[in-house]
Amino acid sequence: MVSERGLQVLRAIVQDYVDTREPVGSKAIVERHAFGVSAATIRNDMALLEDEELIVAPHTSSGRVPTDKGYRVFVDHLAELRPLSPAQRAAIASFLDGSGDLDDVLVRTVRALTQLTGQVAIVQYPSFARATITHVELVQLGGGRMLVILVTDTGRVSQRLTFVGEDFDDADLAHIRAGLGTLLVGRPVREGLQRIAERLDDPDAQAPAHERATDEIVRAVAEELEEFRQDKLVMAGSANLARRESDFRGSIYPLLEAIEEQVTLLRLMGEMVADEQGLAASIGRENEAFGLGEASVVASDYDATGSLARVGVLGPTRMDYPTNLATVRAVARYLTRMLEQDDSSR
Amino acid sequence: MVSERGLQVLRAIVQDYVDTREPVGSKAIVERHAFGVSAATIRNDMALLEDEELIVAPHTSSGRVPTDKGYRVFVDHLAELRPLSPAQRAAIASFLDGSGDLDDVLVRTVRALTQLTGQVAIVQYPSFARATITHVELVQLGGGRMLVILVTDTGRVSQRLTFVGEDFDDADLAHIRAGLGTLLVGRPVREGLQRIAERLDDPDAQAPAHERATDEIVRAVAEELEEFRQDKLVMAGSANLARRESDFRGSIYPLLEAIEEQVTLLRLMGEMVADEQGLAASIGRENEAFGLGEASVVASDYDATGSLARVGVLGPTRMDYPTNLATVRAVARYLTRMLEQDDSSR
DNA sequence: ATTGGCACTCCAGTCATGCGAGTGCCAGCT
DNA sequence: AGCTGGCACTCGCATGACTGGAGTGCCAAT
Repeated sequence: MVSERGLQVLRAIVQDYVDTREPVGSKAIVERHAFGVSAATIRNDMALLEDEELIVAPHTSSGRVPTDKGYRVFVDHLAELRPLSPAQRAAIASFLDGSGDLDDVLVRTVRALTQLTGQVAIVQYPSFARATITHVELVQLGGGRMLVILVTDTGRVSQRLTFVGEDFDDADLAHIRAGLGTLLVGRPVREGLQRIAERLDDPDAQAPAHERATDEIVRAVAEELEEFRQDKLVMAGSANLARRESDFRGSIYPLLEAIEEQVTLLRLMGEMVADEQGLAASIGRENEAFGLGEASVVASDYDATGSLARVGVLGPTRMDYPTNLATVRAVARYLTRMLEQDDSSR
Repeated sequence: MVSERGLQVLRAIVQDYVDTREPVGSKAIVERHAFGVSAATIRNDMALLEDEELIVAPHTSSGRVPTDKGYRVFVDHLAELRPLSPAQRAAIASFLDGSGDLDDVLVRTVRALTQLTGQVAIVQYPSFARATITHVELVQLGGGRMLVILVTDTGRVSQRLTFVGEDFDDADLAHIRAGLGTLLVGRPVREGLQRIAERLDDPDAQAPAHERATDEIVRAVAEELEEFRQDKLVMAGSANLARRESDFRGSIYPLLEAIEEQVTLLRLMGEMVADEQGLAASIGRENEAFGLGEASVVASDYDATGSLARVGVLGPTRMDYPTNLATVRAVARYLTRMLEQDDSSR
């Protein structure tokens, strides 16, 4: 069984190893931390920690390095979030204040996070599946081209250009628009998709006069809604992986690929389990299923007007968890406040 | 003076070095290429090539490696574009066929290019500065929110949400819309920006009733046009840099940073000088001013309905220029055809 | 339970050595 | 004049032996 002091030794090892990136020995610990016991005592504790597979010695006779399990215990039981300095808080504010629409806010958020942590920053779009459609707008561009515009209550605006093959007169257009409006406005995206599907399947619903053209419009709306349903990520700071390359045993290729693919990271972010504070960490081998066995993700929930999403950082397993957890939480809170405020002012 | 055969030796060295990534010696050349002379003769030629600084020996007694200048001569005078295989042509077609709007076409283009070349693929958006504005649309979302939509003849649609503080009745809205229409429709983006600026400076032009609100709309239009003026890039395949990392002497950090920044690559792509075929290459140290002294860019012009832009790949100086040049050219031609066809069908 | 001491292990750096690839140069040949 | 074979020479690189140092595990003593 690992004693209380043993856990403190684990903490010291994690801290020093993250700091120095060198395996840490018993002597170094008594020098850097005031344990009040001798190196031999620390060695006994370390032997126990090694039995529990919380630390490991790379070579028979070298200092110890935390295992992934060791990091997990550290994060869950030993890490005290390091509060941000006033300068750091000011930095978040100056990055985010004065931003415009949702896209802009999220881009600024990842920039701030990557700047503060020196890691890759990731933010999930708020899930639009639960968002409500507030506007459907059709704009004719002439030559049979039609612009379909959807707006949700979360402030997302999306437009799609489609070729319907004919130009409508104002009355017909108003009629189609009204039809789509009753079908969709006030409905959540998910329900809207369902209704659209029914509409496409039901032969009676077709207005025979413009059958092909309206079908084309409905299809464009469906595609657009489908895109809403898919979650999206915004990222920044992938170059930081190259700076920290030596922290990854293998190549950073799979990491860059995951960043480019997005879908892997989306699943990973989605599956992480948050604690009661909304914070979550996924460490090293826990990510092996995603091909990211040498990386860690630290994330925090944030609240976009009722729809929960996550913001976090991706970096090497050997990262500064206390700082990153605190920074991610601070940014998430600021982001939540921004989005609330944004919403009430408009 | 370098003889004709000397140049062929240079070509052999470039080819073999790109192939094997090992310095190539005189013996290897006579073995792999049918020069019909002995190794000693090749050695004499190599000594001349070294005098001209076209090749260099990493160590006193090792094979030779092309210098950046050597690559330049190779690309300008010695490289014969390697024609694409039917399978490769089919791959381009299957990537690009069935694509939708401009964004979609460009995304598919970079995917195809990165797939075919294994490098980072880059495509410039067609310059919208010369594009003509065909539609200005205003959509009220209620709560004082207004959606401003601009459409150009190149098929780009852009929308922006702005808070105007009040809701207009239909007549007022139509009036404002008509005013913007006469100001902008049929004008190139550049000219539109100018007219907007004049409009904002001219105190007489303000409709006093809705002064603040219309100003807000005009300002949103101006911001949107400004964004049009800025060129943009679409990229894919940045993970490939990690795969080819050993080809870069230093870190790939500056490269990833340039990819994230975009602005550096935009300038670089813009400043490259194309030959009469629309092909351009910028090699190694020629890119030093951009912080990319160990990378090369190969690009080809393509024609987006009259507005010229570029598509290309970024990779290590030691890249397969004949293949990449040919692939970039093929993709550029296909892209040009797609955009033409697209335009006429709509 | 903690400690000092001690033997042991293993990494990392240094040096000497040998091998092989490749060059430069020269004398001779066509 | 150009090409060739031959030969001495230079390095890079891999190998192996040796050493110093850091760190451990264990044990007897406190």
